[in-house]
Amino acid sequence: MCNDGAVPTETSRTRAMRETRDRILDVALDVLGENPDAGMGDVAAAAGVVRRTVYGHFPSRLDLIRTLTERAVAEMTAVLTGIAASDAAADAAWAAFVTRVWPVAHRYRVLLALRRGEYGDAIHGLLGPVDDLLADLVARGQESHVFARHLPAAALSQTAYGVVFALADSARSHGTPDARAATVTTLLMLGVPEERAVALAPPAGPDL
Amino acid sequence: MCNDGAVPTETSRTRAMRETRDRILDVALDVLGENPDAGMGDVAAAAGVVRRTVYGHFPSRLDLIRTLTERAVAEMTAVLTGIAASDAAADAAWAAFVTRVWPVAHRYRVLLALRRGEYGDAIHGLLGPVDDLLADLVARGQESHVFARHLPAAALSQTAYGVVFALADSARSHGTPDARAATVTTLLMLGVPEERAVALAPPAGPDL
DNA sequence: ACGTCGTTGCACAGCGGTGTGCAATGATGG
DNA sequence: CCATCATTGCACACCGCTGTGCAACGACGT
Repeated sequence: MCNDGAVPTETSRTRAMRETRDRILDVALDVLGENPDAGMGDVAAAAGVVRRTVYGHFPSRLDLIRTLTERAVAEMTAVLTGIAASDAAADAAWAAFVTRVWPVAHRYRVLLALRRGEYGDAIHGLLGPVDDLLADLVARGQESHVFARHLPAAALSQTAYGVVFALADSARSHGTPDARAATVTTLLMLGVPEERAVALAPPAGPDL
Repeated sequence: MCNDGAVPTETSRTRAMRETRDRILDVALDVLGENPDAGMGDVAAAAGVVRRTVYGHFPSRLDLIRTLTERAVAEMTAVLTGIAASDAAADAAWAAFVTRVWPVAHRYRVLLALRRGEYGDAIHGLLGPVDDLLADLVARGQESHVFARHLPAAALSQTAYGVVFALADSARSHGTPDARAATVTTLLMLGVPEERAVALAPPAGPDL
């Protein structure tokens, strides 16, 4: 009993357990990313543990997905709040957002598939705040006449958001698109003129 | 025995059978559109028929999906070949395509969800020709400097295609976007300047 | 009137995934 | 050295869906 602070005792046992838990989560992103219908057994096998162990950390499949989603929401909001706080123009802010979210979007692309079907409601609720932040950013751009108004901010932000994930996904299969292409494409559909879109996009962009 | 021509005898029995078959197909589009994981039982119930009857028309679930896909491919190619044949500019052709495909896309939006997961390969093969036609149209536009080149034609066409479906889907839930909005949005992301995109889009567009 | 045939309602077996229970194992901490 | 505990490797029941078999029923065609 030597735990004075709030640190919950990092013994070697606790650490090993946390590592297993994290490995399960990491590997679950990959496995479910390739096949959203993969079962707990597939995740366990990919993580090098037995199915029973996974249930030891996550009582139900929904718990696993929820934890994954919470992780994603945390990373997304971290990126978004940092950018929304800046007083840059909306198009520049969007470009920065896509660039910084590109690697993250690739990892969490599964959430877009998981959003429909079986866990839709649970995930949708957790992803709500992120959606709102995006809609606000786009709405700001529309009000300052930087973005076009051919669609309401909510629909436009969701569509552009979806395109980023779709491109990240196709990058995994065919390897062509990179962060720069995703930035240009989404800026274009937001109504930014091509010249400025190209100027705002990151120079070369590592494709993963 | 009074069947002289190639018409396969349209007795009242044959017609009734064809009607149930068509009703199953129609209703399957709706049911699977709302939940791609719906089972044969759900489809049967929605069609006012017993599960066993569905298996009478479609020996397996895959047969149902395949028939649905073949239907979709037929309608899509009908629209596409008619447009690709015209000598209009690529952006005008794309605008015409989106306008005419908009109602169809709404009905067959499920195919985009079904494409990943479980039946992906089977559907992907059938949808291949449509993909090629779209890629050709976009490539033509890129060569004539009507569309931007921020993405290869294959990726760009697929993304724009996906956006049409995504907008048709969100139209079902929120009711806001219409064919005009979809046309403008996709033209923008193809690199068409906003002014021309708006000019090419259909005037008012029925939102369903 | 009688046979055909689509439909029905039930039965069944099979499969795969979920979630749980429990004894055994082995490493860690006291 | 001993107790704890995460992990393991089975076991099991439960569920839902698929696909099939078969005996009715009933409408339609001849």
